[in-house]
Amino acid sequence: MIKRNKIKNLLVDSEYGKKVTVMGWVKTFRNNRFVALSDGSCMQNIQIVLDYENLPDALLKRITTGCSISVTGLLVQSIGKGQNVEINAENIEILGDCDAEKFPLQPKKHSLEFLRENAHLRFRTNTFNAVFKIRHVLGFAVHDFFNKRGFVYMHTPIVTASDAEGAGEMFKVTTLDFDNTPRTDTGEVNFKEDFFGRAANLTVSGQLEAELGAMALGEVYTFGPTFRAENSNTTRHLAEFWMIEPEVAFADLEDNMNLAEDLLKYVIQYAITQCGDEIDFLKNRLLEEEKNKPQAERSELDLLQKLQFCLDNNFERLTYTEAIDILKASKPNQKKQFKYIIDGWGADLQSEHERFLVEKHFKKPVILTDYPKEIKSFYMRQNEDGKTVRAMDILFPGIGEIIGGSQREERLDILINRMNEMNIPQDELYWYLDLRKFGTAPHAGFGLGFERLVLFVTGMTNIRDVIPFPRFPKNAEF
RNA sequence: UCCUAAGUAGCUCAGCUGGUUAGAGCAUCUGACUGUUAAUCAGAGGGUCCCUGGUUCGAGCCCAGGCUUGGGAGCCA
Repeated sequence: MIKRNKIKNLLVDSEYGKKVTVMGWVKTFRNNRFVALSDGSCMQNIQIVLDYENLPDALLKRITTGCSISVTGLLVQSIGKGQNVEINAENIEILGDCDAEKFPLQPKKHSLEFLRENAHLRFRTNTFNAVFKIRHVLGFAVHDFFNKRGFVYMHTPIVTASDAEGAGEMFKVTTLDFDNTPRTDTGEVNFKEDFFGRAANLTVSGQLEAELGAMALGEVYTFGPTFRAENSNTTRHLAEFWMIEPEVAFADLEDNMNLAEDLLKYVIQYAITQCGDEIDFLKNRLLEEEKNKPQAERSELDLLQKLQFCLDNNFERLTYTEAIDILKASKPNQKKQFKYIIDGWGADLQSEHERFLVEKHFKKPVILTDYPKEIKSFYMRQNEDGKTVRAMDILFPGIGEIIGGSQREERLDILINRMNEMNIPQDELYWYLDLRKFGTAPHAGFGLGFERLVLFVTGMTNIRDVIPFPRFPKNAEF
């Protein structure tokens, strides 16, 4: 194929008069003369100018919104307003026709719901071009951050046999014939005859395996798909999502918080630097959308200001107990405006409480630590008070919990006690306990929901719009 | 899973108290125009009113059940 010029480069090229070739998809075709062409290399289109009087009608008719073309012509300074350069076409080839009557996308604004139903085509829109470019850059920044710090990227298994992590409902993995399932003498499904010789699931977390890596390599992280079979229907849950889970040996909760805050700030800064156009586009999109809202509901900061604010301020760090005191004394609690009134210590915080702390009280990201052990996982390190564990949740405005983590319990006897109390079977996790028998050490880690990060940075509001092909209850299309 | 709102043309939506042949803008098609920026002007075509029952002389509209979607909650990252 002929070498093509990328539109991104041509738009800033001032070598007028040179012959160039571009290939892309037609966004609009105006006036029988002007084609707005996109090749995905940037958000902007390049304008192609056709000498329509000397082109066959049959060819012009085939230039429709969505079709793909190859154009060779001269790069020139534009006569019209709105763009600096354009291409005077000398030769046009239709690479792929696009029936205008059937193509769902029109040169107009579409609802996100409609585009979600057409997820195979939504990449063609400006909004999703921006979202998925930012997603890419954030993913790259995560690797860059950890690599610079000497972390080892560890691939933890996607298929796991341990059902003991308690992180949520799991998807079963099996090759058994549903119409003829092998049974044991007592009538239960006999997984001994299944592919792995035991019941297997898709992973809900790579943490336990990452701990194994950290206790030898020192600092590791995972970045992979994670599956939760919960019937959750919200704007911040997916059945299949990507999670980043660093695990660090010889680290306590303080180190863990520092690492998490550094990571978030690094990748947000990276996105601002690398995706200025994309963030700018999404910022304006949000401003446009907010014009329809009453003044009181509009954001105080635009998208870029919000991200910058996050970089410029330290995250507010406080304990669960301190948060409860603030909430107890808060106006919405006193006036009974909360759906769940805070009247004592020990209850889990509801979304409305987290939102109050982040969006009303502190007005910045918050790290809550030292939760009651009853509402947290078995592997979190117990404090001396016997009541709380060294957990941390990082709460972001509009997102809620973006990171959940803890210092891990490295003391074998205390860990076993806790597992007994919570009915966690020890035999299945013998390998996890072995870590505490053979050279145990303090260590800590956390899980960062990648899509929630992308939500925050793009300013999108539904998590289904920041992953190319969302998986959620009743939907596995594409 | 719970609460709540919605489902009408390709898209976004209107449709009165239940009453003739279900409308608009955009898109599409045809023609005109041709340096446009979501081009403009004129005309045309386009409907399983989400599905299944029910009430009624008559249902897009009322009732019951179901499906799907949006928003909120729970669960969580």
